[in-house]
Amino acid sequence: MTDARRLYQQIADQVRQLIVNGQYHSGSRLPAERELAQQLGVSRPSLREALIALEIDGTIEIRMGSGVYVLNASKPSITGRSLGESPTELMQARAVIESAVIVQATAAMPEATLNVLQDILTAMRAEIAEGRKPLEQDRQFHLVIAESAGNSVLSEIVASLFDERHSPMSDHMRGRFETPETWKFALSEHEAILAALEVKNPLAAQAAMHAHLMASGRRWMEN
Amino acid sequence: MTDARRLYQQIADQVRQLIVNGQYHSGSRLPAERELAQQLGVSRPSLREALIALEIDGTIEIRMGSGVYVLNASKPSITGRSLGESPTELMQARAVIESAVIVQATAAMPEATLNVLQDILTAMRAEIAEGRKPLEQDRQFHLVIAESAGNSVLSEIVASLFDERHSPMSDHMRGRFETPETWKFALSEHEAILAALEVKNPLAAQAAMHAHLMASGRRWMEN
DNA sequence: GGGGAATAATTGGCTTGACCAATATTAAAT
DNA sequence: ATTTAATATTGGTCAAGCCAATTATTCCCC
Repeated sequence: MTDARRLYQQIADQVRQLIVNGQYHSGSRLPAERELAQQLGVSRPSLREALIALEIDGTIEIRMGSGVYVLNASKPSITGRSLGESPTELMQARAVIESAVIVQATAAMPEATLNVLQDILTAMRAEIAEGRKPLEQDRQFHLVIAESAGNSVLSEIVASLFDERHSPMSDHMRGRFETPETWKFALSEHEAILAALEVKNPLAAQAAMHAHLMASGRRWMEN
Repeated sequence: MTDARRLYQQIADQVRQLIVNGQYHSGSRLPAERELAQQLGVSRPSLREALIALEIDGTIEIRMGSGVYVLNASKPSITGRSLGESPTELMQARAVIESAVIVQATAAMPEATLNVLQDILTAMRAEIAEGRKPLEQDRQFHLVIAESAGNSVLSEIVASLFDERHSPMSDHMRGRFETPETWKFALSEHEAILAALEVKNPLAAQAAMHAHLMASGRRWMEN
C-alpha cells in the first residue's frame, strides 16, 4: 500500500496521529524539528512543510526559537476543513441546498431546458458505456438545474460546492469510488430527478435530488 | 519596512499578487520553482513552503513533473467576492438556503440553544430600545440557528451570505433602511421563528424564516 | 512522409549539510 | 538572591545535488 500522496501530507497525518493519540496533549511541545524528523525517518525540510500545513489548519503553533506547540484541537480552519476533511458534510450540505434550489427551479423550467437536461443524460450514458467518467456531464446537470432557479447567487454556491469535491485536496479520497458501477447508479438517480422535473412536481424533484446526493455521499465514503 | 512575518507567508502573498494582478491568469502555469525562487530572491525550500500554503488554500495546484498551475481565482469565502450585484438575489438566496437549513436545525435543537436564542432576542430588544442597530444580535441569531444544523459547510455559507450584505459594495444601498422601525419588524419576525423552533415545528420554522428574509429583502429595496 | 518508440530536457520531490537569528538555559559576577 | 553575561537549544533560511514523473524531442522503421 504505497501512499501516492505527497510526503508532507503523510507526515502531517502522522503528526496529527501522535497528537490525537495523546502522545502530545494540547499545549505541550513537540520534539525539536531535527529530532522529530529523524524519529519519523524524513528530512527536516519535508517535516517543515508538514508543520506549515498543520500550522495553517490550526493544529499547531510554531514559535521561533522556542518550539512547536500543540494547539487546542477541534477547530476547523476556514479553508482546510471544507477542502479535505469532511466529504460527508460537503455532500450533506449539497443535499440540503440543491434540494431546496430545485424546488425553485421546477415551476419555471421551460421545455428547452428539459431538452438540454435530456441531452446531458444521453451524453452521460454514452460516456459510461465507453468506460469513461462522465464528470463534465454530472457537473452540467446540476448546474443547469441550479441556474434554472434564476438566482445567480444560488448558482454560484451550487457550482462552488460541486467543484469542492474535485479539488486537488479531495482527489486522493476519490480513488475508486468512481467506478462504472457507481456511475450507473448516479445516472439512474439523475433520470429520476429529470422525470420529476418533466411532470413539474417540485416535491418529487426535491426528494429525488436529496436522495441522489445523500446516496452519492454514501458511495463516496464506503469505497 | 521589515516584515516580521515568516518568509513563506510573505512569499505566498507575493505570488498571490502576481496572480490577482493578472500576470498569471487562471489555468496558466507559473515559472518553474528554481526560476521563480531566483526571480523572487529566495531559496527554493522557502518558495516550496509558500507554494504548499497556496496549495492548501486552493489558490494553486501542483502537478509533479509538470508544473504549478493557477486554480480558479482565489476564494476567501465560499461565495466569492463578486456578489455585489443584486441585493434582491442575495436575499432570495438567503431565504432559500436558510429556510432549508432551519428544517435540519429544528429537530435536534437542544434546550440550551433555545435559551441562547432567547437571550439574543432580549439583547436585540435592548439595543433597539436604545436607538442602536442590533447588527451583531441579528448576525448571531441567524448563525446560531445555522450551526445547530450540525454541518460546518452550511454554517459557513450562511455566514458568508450574511456578511455579504454588509460588504462595502452594498453599503451605500443600505442608506436608512435600518431604521428603528424596520428593526422592530425584524425583531418580531425573529420572535416568530423562535416560537416555531420552541414547539419543534420544522415547517412553521421554515415558513417563518422564509417570510422573514423575503420581507427583509423588500424593506431593503423599498427604502 | 508518417507513426511510434527510445531518448533527452524540464519540472517537481526529497535529502544532506550548513549557517543565521530568536529564544531558553546555565553559569558567573555582584 | 538577583542580575547579567555566556552558552546551548530551536526554528529560519539557504545552497547544491540527486531522484522521479512528465513533457518535448529525436530518431528509426515502415
